[in-house]
Amino acid sequence: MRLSTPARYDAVVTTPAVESDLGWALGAVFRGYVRSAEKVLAHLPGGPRGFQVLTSATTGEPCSQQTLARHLGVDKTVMTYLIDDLERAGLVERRPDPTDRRARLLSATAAGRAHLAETAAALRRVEDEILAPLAPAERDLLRDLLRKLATRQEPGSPCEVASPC
Amino acid sequence: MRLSTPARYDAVVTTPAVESDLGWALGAVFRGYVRSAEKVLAHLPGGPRGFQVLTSATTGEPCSQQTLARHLGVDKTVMTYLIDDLERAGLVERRPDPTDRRARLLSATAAGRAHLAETAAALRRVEDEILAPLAPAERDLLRDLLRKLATRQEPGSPCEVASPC
DNA sequence: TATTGTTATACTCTATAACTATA
DNA sequence: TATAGTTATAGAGTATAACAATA
Repeated sequence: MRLSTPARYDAVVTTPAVESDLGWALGAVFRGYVRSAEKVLAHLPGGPRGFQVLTSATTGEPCSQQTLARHLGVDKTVMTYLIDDLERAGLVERRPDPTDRRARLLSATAAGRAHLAETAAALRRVEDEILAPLAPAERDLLRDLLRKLATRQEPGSPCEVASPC
Repeated sequence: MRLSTPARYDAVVTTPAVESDLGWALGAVFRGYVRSAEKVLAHLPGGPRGFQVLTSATTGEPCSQQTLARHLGVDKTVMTYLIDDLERAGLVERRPDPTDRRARLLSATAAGRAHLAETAAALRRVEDEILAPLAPAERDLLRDLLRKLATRQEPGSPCEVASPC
């Protein structure tokens, strides 16, 4: 009679439901975000990550593909394809790095910046939809907490990671 | 002279850095989680999602594969493969649903519950590592906020989604 | 010798379609 | 007719390896 009850006890007491698993919650929210974002980013090559590349190419100093790849968490070969598509669409351009002729600096074109301004506004609305179940103060809090963790996972801004660019 | 300055102005003022993009932060944290979790879950078929299936199979009432698939955000065909592997490892078992002979109810074996108890503890430590940059109160807050959003994305517990099981 | 970027290739993951058995 | 589950197949996405140019 001690064979079944400890197992039941164990199942009830020490094993929490999947809802308390951080991985489940992160995955569910992330999937929901991607699903909603892709509607808005349908016409931007690369979807959410194309958007992130375009944002990085517009903001701050131009930086190398490799540095950007590390910051966005993609392989350098994936970054090549991603930029190929964005460049074909006339949204970004590769320029030789004057200080290192192996590297290429990425920068947004005027068309790219215009496109970004539009999609950024639309995406911000999508983000608000995703965060709708939270109170306004909670939304800002969640953004801050995630950003704090993300910058720890992917330290530094694009150009602080490796070399200044 | 109005050709270049408005663009610069636009770039600086209206386009925020990628760090303020919710998608970037979510992606970075999620990737960091998966990377860390996979070390702990190396010997569990299916990795993080195998863990979630095993957790669901242990917690609460047994539920159908389809219901569980929806709750975990995977395709029903993927769920088949996932359960195949877990069943081969002797961690879960499929039982016919007495009320619907098409469906199969998933439940964990004793070995599965034992395995879950170990990995759950290890995974909880991984979660704490991921959340290390945050203060204790912030960690609980982030968990709550993400869970709140996740349950909105994937409404209900496994057995509340479609039919009671 | 190490690194940036590219290309080709292979691999993994996921979704689609077709099917069986039930409802 | 619609649904649960399975299987086979195709597709997308990703990583690996080899290479040229440069440091």
